[in-house]
Amino acid sequence: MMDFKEEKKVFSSFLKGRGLKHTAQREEILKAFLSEERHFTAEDLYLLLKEKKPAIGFATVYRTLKLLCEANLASEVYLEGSRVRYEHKYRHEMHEHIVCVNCGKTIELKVPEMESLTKKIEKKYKFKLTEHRLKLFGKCEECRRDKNEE
Amino acid sequence: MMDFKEEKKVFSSFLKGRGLKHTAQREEILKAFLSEERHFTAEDLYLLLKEKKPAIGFATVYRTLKLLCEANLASEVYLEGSRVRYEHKYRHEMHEHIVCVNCGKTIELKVPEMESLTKKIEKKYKFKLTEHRLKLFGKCEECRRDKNEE
DNA sequence: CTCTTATTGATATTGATTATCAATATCAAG
DNA sequence: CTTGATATTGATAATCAATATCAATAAGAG
Ligand SMILES: [Mn+2]
Ligand SMILES: [Mn+2]
Ligand SMILES: [Zn+2]
Ligand SMILES: [Zn+2]
Repeated sequence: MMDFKEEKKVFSSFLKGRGLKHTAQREEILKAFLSEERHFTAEDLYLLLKEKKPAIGFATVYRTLKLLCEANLASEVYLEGSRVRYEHKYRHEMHEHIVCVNCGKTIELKVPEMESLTKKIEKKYKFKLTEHRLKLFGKCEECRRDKNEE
Repeated sequence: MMDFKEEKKVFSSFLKGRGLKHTAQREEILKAFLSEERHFTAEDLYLLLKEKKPAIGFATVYRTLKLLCEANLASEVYLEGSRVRYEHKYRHEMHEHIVCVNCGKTIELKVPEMESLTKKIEKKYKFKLTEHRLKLFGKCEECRRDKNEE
């Protein structure tokens, strides 16, 4: 089990910088967040935390995930379904997602071409771009094999 | 004012093919949909239609927009905010969107490089891709000029 | 330790969309 | 043109995720 020293420090300074308090709940939520590698929802995290001794409120999970995003430790990600998911941001490289429309499997991928592409677009459309989201949909290898479809 | 003969025919055959009925409401909603060029929400369309004589129910607008999507006349688009928007699909080319994070302006853009890029990704990640969505965020020219920021 | 202020968590509320259902309209068949 | 089976409508209730409210509690500066 990792100790997440750096991330804890980032969060602490973030809280201090904003005049916010360091609480047991925030600590627990941060640890649970960092220990979970998937793209999970607030509810997923809430259910994980519920098993611990002092159950943490749902609202607090939502609130804290929002703080983690502001602290640049987490980012929201919109994949399947209608609920927001979260992923690690600190020390994680930019990436895109492919979602299998059949089994829901989501994989992360680097698309090095995106950088030059967004540069080109900036110039052509006179926008100063700050962010982009590329999401790809299709069928993964296994799902195609299983169904003998192509 | 255009007559949208082709689109009406597409919708008619779609309805017939599914054993659905041709109603005055569906006709009105189709016309309103086709006359509106922006990326609008179900509510936008509902408000437009409300001004007409027999006010059409909100639920019917939602239901019919869903049908228009299934008929390939419309497609859903997720831009600003939490509500789904709709755009024309029939006889409209594939395109991406840039959203100005300052003024909300949304522009459509062709990105010809996307095709070869997705082909490459297909091969590398062994997915059979069927769709992609690229959304870009930044500041438009006017907004940067106004604020003397860069 | 004390006091101000932030935080928590139960719960109510919101906002968007979908489901329900009785009344009504459509349309194929006669 | 009727008829009758079936689809549609629209008012409204329900759902779902997320946020706001608020009284009780905890943090932490001084
Ligand atoms: Mn990811
Ligand atoms: Mn568009
Ligand atoms: Zn799959
Ligand atoms: Zn702008």
